[in-house]
Amino acid sequence: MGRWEPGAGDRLREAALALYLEHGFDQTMVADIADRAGVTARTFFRYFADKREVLFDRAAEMAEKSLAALEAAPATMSTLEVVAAALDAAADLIGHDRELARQRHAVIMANADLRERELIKLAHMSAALADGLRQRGIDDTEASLAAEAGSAVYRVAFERWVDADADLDLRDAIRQSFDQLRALTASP
Amino acid sequence: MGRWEPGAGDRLREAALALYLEHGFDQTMVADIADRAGVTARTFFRYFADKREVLFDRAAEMAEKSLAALEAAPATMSTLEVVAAALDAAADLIGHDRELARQRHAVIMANADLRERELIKLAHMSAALADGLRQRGIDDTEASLAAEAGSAVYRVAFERWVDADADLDLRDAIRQSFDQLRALTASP
DNA sequence: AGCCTGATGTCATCTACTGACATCACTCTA
DNA sequence: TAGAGTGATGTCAGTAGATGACATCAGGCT
Repeated sequence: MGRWEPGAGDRLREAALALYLEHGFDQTMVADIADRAGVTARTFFRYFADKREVLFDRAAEMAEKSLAALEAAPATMSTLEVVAAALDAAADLIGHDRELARQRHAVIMANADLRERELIKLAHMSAALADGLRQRGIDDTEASLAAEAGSAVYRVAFERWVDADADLDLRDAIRQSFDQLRALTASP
Repeated sequence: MGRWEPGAGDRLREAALALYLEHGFDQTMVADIADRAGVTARTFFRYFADKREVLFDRAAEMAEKSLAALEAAPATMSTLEVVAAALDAAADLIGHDRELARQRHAVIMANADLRERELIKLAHMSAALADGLRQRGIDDTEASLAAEAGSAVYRVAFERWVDADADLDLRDAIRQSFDQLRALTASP
């Protein structure tokens, strides 16, 4: 056994979510989170770049997984199908625990600064997917548009999924939103 | 003549952009901006909610104008045409001064916090447009998707416009991106 | 002349965040 | 096995963004 309990990062993540849920993001101080996790505020900032990032550092993993899925997609797929495959991979990561997703989403939606951070994470993923598409030889603007459209589809689908009363599969929600986008853009 | 020079807000906006350009956002302190504008830092925060907002408070105007255009669009237009009309109105506001747009864009792209703020402003506009579409009786998810797709089109078109070597009309760039999105979603 | 108002300044304070340095259980090596 | 090295953490001091409370004062109103 080490000098300190291991897993400080996880403890900080859990403590932060709980406190943000209970008292709100603004009312929670970094020192509170650190106390609850049994470390000091200085340690918090060694694990997370800022007070918001504690809710988002797992997003990098999601971006990697979906990029990997994009790169693994067969060359015969259309651009949009490739993007859909990438989003499916992302959905697999979070689609299993809707309660956690709901809590996290509630916290984020309740605070403008957190919404900002969420948006830039999605934008980052979108940019990564666009790069991946370009690697496949897809035209520059088309790659950006496809990735951005995919990001929009994901946002809308996620919102619908997390707010849904009944059970709904995130992948299904994404697929439905894709179809709806196709229908939308089909009529001039 | 009053006790103070009028137009403190405009002076602060100009001073901030100039200093952010010259030294970068992080290296610029609010006190510097205030000094240059001939006021104190406290006054800065009376005009702008935070250090970033000084670059973005005009965005509300853009959202209003484009929403107005959306509401004024004839009922015969398709959903996507309505969104395109709204974006045209937004483009009219900033499409005339590409040099200013370029400077502002350079400053924003150089800093992650500013990119975040930009994204939430666009998200706000997108949400407003989606609401406007719902008022027209358009289905909930379809409204969100159309607005998000429009936002994506705008982002991509703006980027292309602001980086373009030759003269390019922002409205044209938007229209081209819309066409490209249609082509993209036409193939399954 | 005296009062009111609104924009600004001044001051105190909080809190996020950072750099520099100290500490100490654990590990590796001579 | 003693001693050096390592890495995660604590401690402390400091910067800067942001906010509340109160003071100031030119210009307008009565």
